[in-house]
Amino acid sequence: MAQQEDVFKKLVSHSKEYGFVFQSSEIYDGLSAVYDYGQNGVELKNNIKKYWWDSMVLLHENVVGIDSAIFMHPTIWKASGHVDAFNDPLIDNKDSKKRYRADVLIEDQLAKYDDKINKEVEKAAKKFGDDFNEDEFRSTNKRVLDNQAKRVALHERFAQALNDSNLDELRQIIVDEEIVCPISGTKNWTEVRQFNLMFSTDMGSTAEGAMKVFLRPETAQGIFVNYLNVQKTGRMKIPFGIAQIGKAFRNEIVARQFIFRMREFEQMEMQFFVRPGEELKWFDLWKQTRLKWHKALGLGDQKYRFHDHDKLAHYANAATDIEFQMPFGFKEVEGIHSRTDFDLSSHEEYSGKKLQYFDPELNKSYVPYVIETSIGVDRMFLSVMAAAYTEEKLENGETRVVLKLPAPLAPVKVAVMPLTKKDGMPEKAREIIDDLKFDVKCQYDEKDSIGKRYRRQDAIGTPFCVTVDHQTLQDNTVTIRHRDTMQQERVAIDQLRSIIVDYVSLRNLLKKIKED
RNA sequence: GCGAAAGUAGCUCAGUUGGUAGAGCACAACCUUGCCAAGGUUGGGGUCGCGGGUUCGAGUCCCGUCUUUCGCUCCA
Repeated sequence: MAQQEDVFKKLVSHSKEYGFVFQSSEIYDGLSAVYDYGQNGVELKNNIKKYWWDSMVLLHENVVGIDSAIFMHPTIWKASGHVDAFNDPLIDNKDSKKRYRADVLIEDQLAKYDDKINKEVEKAAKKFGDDFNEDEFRSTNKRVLDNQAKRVALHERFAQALNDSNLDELRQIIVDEEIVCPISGTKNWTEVRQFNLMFSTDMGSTAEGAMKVFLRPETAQGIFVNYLNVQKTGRMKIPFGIAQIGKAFRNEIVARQFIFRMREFEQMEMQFFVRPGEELKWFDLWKQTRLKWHKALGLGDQKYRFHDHDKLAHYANAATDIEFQMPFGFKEVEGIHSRTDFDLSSHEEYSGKKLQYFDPELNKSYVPYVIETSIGVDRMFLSVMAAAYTEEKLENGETRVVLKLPAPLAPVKVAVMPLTKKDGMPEKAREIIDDLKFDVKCQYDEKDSIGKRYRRQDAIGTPFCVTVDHQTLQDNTVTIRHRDTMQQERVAIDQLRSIIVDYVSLRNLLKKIKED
């Protein structure tokens, strides 16, 4: 474990040192949980996005893309449930330093009353055997009635406090019910505080005319509110999907672990609209499809697992995560949710607009059910980097650091370098780049020894190094060196383009998804 | 947000009981060399995270603040 954390630290500094990820606003001491992508990071990130986008909209005739705005009508977030769900009343126990959701503590207390009642009933059932009349017992036993009355009173008080968003009252309930911290066993509580996870800003340039708008906490709602536009203008037939890549914002209480949890992050989401009743079939299908997408990268099949949710979000009737083995354990990279018709129905209600689909085969209208696949670009980036980062012991006893990135994702595809800086070798190398640069990202390097230059390319994961030497000037051949094996072969310059382009093409990954 | 630890050059770090900042690597130029992090010469780069206090004098002591790491909650 200590060793794994060590790897994580190295990964973070490697990311900075080689221009993948910088902390935001670093020269002003940084901004917490916000990061910038550097010259190599942005290439890798773009390649990941392209891989996802193509796998969705190229491989599926019935999936199309959109790009919706970050600003949306504020009522959308009421309809989606984010205004309620993203406002957690939190309370800390001063002794154990543990933080709890105040509403969850009270719900647990309600459950305790139920337990007490059930225990009484069980006890009595054992005692009286066949003569036991449960209904009668429940309506006459003093202890049961007592607890029942307390439970009902608490429930009412709790509901009222939630309805009024009365934080003081929530705390008072916890005090009155003598709820203790499960860890410390004490009643030493702080105030209840509200944490709003949505960022807001004002739209409209005058103070009095301004409307409070939120920066979207997920991209999904932009798809839901446009689903009918796309369906009608694209003549889409159910089942069909809408894909989107975009930024989302969450004011996390605790945002940490490098780019794993950021306040500004990017999502790749696809909402797939299906007939009611068929959602679980599609849920399973997308689960498998998405896992294939991950595995096609070849980062190691054993590094993935599903984590099915027991506790479902307010909108879901089935949910699973694809988890990836990060240096700090298995962590969620992608979520696949069966969102039912929650979102569309809710938008019907709040907007007053019909969001139904007329199904010609069934000859009826309905609100479609939705399967969502939602993946964090930054988390994906981190998993690729974590899996690719390798420290290798070489035969001569030295260590080389190499990023074994899947070639189609690598920021730079080929480095072209003259063996020496003279005899026309630099010019020849430039010529080669001038031909390749229309197809792939190239880098030229003539500084330092050739070995050092190879290592520099290893460190950013460049799959190929092409070296121009004396023989090149004679017969127009070059050596091409492979990153992972360090093997070199001599090839004709006019073959370079097809060798490299074939190897680094996204097509290789996309083909794998469609195999078997 | 709360608690704990940390912050000195791009990176890794040294800096004595307080006396005005160093090394290695990296970077730039030149010379030598030429297939897996070679050698030499020269050079650039730090108001020691930031702000305040104590002191004749603070990288060093005290307070505040920002950032990072770890734990608690939530999640892509």
